[in-house]
Amino acid sequence: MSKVRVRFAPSPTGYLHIGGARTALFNFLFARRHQGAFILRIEDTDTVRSTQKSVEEILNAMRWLGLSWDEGPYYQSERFSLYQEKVQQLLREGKAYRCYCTSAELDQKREQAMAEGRKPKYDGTCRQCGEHIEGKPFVVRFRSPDSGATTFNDLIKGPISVQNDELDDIIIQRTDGTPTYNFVVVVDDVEMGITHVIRGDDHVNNTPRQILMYQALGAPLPSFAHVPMILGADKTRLSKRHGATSVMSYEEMGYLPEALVNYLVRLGWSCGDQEIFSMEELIAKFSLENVGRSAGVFNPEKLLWLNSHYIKSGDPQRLGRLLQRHLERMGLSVPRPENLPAVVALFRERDKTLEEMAKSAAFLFRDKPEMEEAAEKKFLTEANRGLFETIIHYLEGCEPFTHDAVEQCVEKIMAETGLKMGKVAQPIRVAITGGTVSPSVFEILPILGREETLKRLQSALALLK
RNA sequence: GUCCCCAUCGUCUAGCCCGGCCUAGGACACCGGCCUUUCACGCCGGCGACGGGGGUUCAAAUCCCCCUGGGGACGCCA
Repeated sequence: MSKVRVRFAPSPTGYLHIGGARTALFNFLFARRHQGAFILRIEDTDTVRSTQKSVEEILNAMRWLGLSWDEGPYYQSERFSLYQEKVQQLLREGKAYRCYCTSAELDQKREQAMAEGRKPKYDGTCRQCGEHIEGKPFVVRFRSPDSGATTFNDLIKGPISVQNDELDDIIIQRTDGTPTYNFVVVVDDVEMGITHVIRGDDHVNNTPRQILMYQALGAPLPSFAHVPMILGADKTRLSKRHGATSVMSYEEMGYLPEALVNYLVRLGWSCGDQEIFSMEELIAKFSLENVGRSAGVFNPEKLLWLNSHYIKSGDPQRLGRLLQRHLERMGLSVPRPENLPAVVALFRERDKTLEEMAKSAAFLFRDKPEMEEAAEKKFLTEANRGLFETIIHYLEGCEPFTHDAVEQCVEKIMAETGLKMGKVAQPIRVAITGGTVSPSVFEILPILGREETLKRLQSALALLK
């Protein structure tokens, strides 16, 4: 059996989005699963809309997700001579022809056909006129058969068949001499020895005409696998209207790449009842047979759940480094990064994203807590003055300043004041964090240190009303 | 409009290919309880689906047909 070769072929007209990422992921997993090659090809034949910046962004997102490629990136814009050669070949063999219709004429015909309820397909005006009109601009069209049917067996959807008379004589070379997508994709897939074309559902309709071109080129057919679309909550194609669609925006929002990968792979693929997969497991278990046939709705809640799972179970050292980035993006400095794993340990059970964690932990990195008005009003009251003085008194003598020692201290305060835990802990929490929500005070006080703790309690004393 | 594809809880899905084990399983979300120094986590329980109609069969979520619904494609974009 020949070696599996698959490719991901994004067009660099924007960032890598969720749908593209899943297609890339499926290709990657399929390649790894079969010890094949994963090839990256940049489809930039549209020289007007393609940008190098988009290429960089896409590569970055791929790296972030851990989708490493074995070959490329190849740029189609650097292969124009190859395509032109192939166009000439088809022209010579009569499998393609020059078309002198202008785009204005075509637009008009298309519109009219639609209005009359006909399929808006090219009417074949230039099909027969074989002569070369000197000086007049032309496009090159692929001559597709007007009878018979083209059938292929999609690895995901099963047999798909289209009548050839449904197929247009599509343009394969523009007036300016540049080739178009449906042609270059075939030339390159042939040239690069692609064995399996795994791509989005939206290409199903292109497949029959591409098959015709494989045949015209005398090339063997690859297998095709069309993965279903990803929809938004309203069941229309996922777009910005449904929220963030850029892969890297999830990084910014504090998501872990393994969470996105895990989410994306389960959107459309399954392995019994299993929900959590490491990349290694995915490589071992992924198969196209278990990819579903119907479109799926992107569910941010489930992604969030997976993210919280990976935050809870991830390596604190690594999470600490990532947390640092988010803290710094908030404008906070981290003087002692070596404490970050301990900070992660404090918050990993309660925060679902690194962004949330950075916000929750921010009080540790500020000079003084940002007071929430409601919390201040409720707990920093004149009536609590005595309590705060007692707290300060005991904490000053708390030695060492550890979880257990602080806990013992608080117990003494409870005994002396006759207050319950909640009545003692909440005022401390507000004074220290500025809010009513945080990890255990026994945990946060030692992290903050005695000096800073007392400083904040003293400041609170000054705020009592 | 034409063509292609799809159809199990609100959502992702298992089961469907090789009909009976399905009074349809899991997960997210939601609701209730427990735990508790706040908020979470966690644990326990609950709600909740085979789109409709015809067949085939002793038996259909599973096979066939129609309808309906949804998505996609119809570019000198990819």
